Amino acid sequence: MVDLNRLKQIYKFGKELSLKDIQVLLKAAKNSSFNKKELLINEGSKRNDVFYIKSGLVRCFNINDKGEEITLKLIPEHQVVANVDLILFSQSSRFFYEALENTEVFFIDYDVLQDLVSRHPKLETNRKYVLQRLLKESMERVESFVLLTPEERYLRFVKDYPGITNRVQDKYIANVLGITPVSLSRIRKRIATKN
Amino acid sequence: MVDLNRLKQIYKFGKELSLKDIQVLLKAAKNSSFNKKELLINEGSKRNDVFYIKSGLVRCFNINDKGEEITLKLIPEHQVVANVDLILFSQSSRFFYEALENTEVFFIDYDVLQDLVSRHPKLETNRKYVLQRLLKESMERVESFVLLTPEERYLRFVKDYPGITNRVQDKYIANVLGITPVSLSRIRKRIATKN
DNA sequence: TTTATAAATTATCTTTTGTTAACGCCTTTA
DNA sequence: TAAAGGCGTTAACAAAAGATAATTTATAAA
Repeated sequence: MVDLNRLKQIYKFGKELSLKDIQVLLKAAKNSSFNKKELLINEGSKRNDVFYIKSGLVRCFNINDKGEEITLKLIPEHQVVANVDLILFSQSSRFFYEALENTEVFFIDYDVLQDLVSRHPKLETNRKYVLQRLLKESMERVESFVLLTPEERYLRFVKDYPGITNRVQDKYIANVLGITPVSLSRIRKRIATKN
Repeated sequence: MVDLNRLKQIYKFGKELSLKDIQVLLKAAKNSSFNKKELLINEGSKRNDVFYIKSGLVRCFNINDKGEEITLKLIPEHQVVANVDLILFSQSSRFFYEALENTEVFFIDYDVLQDLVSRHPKLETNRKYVLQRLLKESMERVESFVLLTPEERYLRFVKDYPGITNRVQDKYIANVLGITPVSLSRIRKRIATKN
């Protein structure tokens, strides 16, 4: 039923979890996979599931006034995808969550997860861990906008997400950095000519 | 000892807290005040206290390579100031936290708070509330950098922080928006001439 | 493999921002 | 009260970024 490989896969979720706690989680979680270009969560969705990405890559985007897709976030394997608008703000999703690669996930309904956590206190530690990781990531991104130039921001991004440039289109990365694809292209050239 | 006024003051901390829970918090918390320009937390500090701002205003800043102060965040009354580097990342503070106005606070050691929370489950709800509010604020700031122009970002800022322009120097606001004070001045002029 | 489509680069031009410095205004300090 | 310092605005110039379109390169479809 629950083999060791799956346990190892989920293990990066939180380091303090015992095998028993992981089994409790896994028992309640469902497996699923999304093909490239498939949506995990649609705009306007009230889908309440929390996804753990076993493998693959998801992008979070919305569509602006001009009808352009703007990518806000790239979420690779071993991270969590959730409808934050619903879970944190009690509103339907303002964003699309799309698989950029074939993506394998565990998922579990947030209310079920809440209940699980309340009955298994050890899971609370893990919940805190996930929340804190989200907070850390978000705060560091704010810092990068305030303290760094776009060029420095790009260099930090490729350092923080090694190999991401080979997996994701530049235009998505440009969006995440808050600049245009054309500008990113120029920045890359500037960096290249420095060396 | 604990009068109603103080309870009302702290009440905005979390809406689900009962009077009893608040009293538990207040009993463990200490009162303090900081004069304008005084530091709540110094760079390099391992101070472990969580401050609740009863009244006043705090700015979080650091000093860049060129020796310039860069303001990352402004924190007004009814919000929480804490050494996030220590609490979330177990490192000494990379930032200064300075009172911009005479500032009244409650504060409580984070470890003591942790212990309190573990012994008073209702407080856990509040803890979650504070964390989620930090996360929401941080994520919305990221969004504003990705989706908005500096001008739009400024307009949203003054909307989200009503009256802030009368309390804080423009150069701090410029930093928070990720632009220079000169650029902010031009943006303000541009907005003014539109109307 | 060829064709069609999309993405990245490059070019051109416009707009905005950064940088530095000067000026006037206001507040603080001596 | 006078002097000093800081702040916001403005100006002038340089650098970077946005917008748009053309070109090349890469990818996907037929």
